[in-house]
Amino acid sequence: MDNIKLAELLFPAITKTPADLEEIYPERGLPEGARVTRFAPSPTGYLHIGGLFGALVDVLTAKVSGGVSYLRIEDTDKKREIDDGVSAITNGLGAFGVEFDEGVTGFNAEKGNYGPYMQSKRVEIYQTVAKSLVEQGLAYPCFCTADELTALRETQEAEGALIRGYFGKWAKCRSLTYEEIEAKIKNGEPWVLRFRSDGDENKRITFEDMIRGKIEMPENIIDEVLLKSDGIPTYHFAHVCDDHLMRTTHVIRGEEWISSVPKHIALFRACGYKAPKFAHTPQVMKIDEETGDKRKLSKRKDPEAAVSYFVEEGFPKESLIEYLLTLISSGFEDWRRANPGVPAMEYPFNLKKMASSGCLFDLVKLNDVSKNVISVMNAKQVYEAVAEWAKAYDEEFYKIFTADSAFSTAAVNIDRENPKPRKDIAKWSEVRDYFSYLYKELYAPDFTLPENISKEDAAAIVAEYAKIVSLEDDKDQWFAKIKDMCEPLGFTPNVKEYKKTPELFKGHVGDISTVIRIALTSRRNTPDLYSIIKLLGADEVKARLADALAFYSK
RNA sequence: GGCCCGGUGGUCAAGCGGUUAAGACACCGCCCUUUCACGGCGGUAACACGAGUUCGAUUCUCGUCCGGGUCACCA
Repeated sequence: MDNIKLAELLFPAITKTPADLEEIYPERGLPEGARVTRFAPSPTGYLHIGGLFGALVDVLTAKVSGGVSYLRIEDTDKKREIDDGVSAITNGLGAFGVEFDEGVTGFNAEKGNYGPYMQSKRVEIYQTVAKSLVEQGLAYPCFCTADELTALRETQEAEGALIRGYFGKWAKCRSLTYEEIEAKIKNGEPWVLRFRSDGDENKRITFEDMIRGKIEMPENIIDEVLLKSDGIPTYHFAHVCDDHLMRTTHVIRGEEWISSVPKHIALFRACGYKAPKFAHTPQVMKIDEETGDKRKLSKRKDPEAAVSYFVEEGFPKESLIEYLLTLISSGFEDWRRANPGVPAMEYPFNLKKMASSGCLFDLVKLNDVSKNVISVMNAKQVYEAVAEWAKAYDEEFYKIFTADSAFSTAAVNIDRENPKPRKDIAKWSEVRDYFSYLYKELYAPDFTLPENISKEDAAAIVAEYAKIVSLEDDKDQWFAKIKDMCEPLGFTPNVKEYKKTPELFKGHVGDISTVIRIALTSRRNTPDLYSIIKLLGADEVKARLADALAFYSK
């Protein structure tokens, strides 16, 4: 068989050689130790949590080493691709502030010298390498149809073959003559290009995974498809060409790829490329509500797997990043405690400190992380973030909230900007309910009392308070007046005293405050009442007290 | 089924042959306190199982079990 002639028959349009590619994409000349990483999703849907997780690891790994991270789009499967897939990825990444040094930046946009970064635009590159492989006898065309392949699989299954796939005696197109191939091509039969594996099923191959350590597996013996019948490469072949030509030093990807590493190593060798280092990250899982089993997060079944879910719920972007970092690296929480306020992306990440077992995504923990993130924001930041979120996801609340920005900023500032800020809010969508009593459009009076307080006492408390309330008081005066109300009404201002001898009193100052709080806000629990009264203003305070009094007097 | 990865409290996890087996979230209790939150203190709760190796195994080896992944002209 004349391989040169065959290569020419298969790829008549290809004129470049692998050597040309080496020139076009030279080594990067980065300092020793600098790592080049890539995030390489396919545009098949929204960006999901596992994707963000991986992207973070890529960016951090490059950053810590003074290297380069880039975004490559693996759009080699036109069947699964969706229209705005690329935007979904870049927007999703952008929403959380994850930025790559080079690669695709948006729809039809990219930066960097190793592009194009969309695999669909690199077909000539793959075919150049493929042609060279054919010339060396390392690849051959295969004309087997889908039906034939299915039949082959079924036969292997029926025979209980331990190794299944297109190889050895099963690979009937391996031994086609030039004349046969030429005839089939002239006849218009579609073909794929297969790798001619020289693997030995009895040999084993080992490689060092950056996260898991040494992994040993049987050598690849499968004649894997390199180019599909439309001339577009499979993942495996594109991965090998791109990561070599883009000079990736560390391939970081999900653990579902571990089992194809032998295949990849064989391909790197066949192409004459040095294989990069591999790091296979654990997967993000969840508990399936129906079965109770732990399983990989799925795009289809788990709406919260979509990164957009967190945007819609109004989690600050820092919250998700911080939470993901606690999953990604066990040392992160300690580092965060020691370095409050430092941007998360400056965390000295280390691949070796990554756990290797799959982890469950924990919304409860995310909430806690987010509360901490929000608690250290100042009032202005919170106001702006809430406004921005509401504008997109709750137009009605947006109007209410932004009608008086000074008022809302003050509201949001209650018990904030101090050393022990409240931690009530985990996401912006909670703000509407959290502050509903402050806005007349949202306020729904409900004067229901706790069981230990009678309607009559409540009426007396509200009536008395209405007499003495003054917005001119400072906080101490204000509360002193409330304490003074206690004894005439049969309550005690001294909580300890009450606990010692509860039978002597109707209740304590806390009960008085509770009644006032309910009368004013229809809530049993609120942040600092004094601040709320100041915000409400004298007229509103009086009106609400009157309403409550009327209710209790009935 | 073959091959591969993984298995420390409910969750995320330190741990690298000798520890009272860290810490965080969640939960419970107490303190602080006008409510709630914050904060402080304390508590419940874990090395999947069985063999080895060893003076000694959570740590090393093997087996079992369980969970996950992969066996496409999908990535």
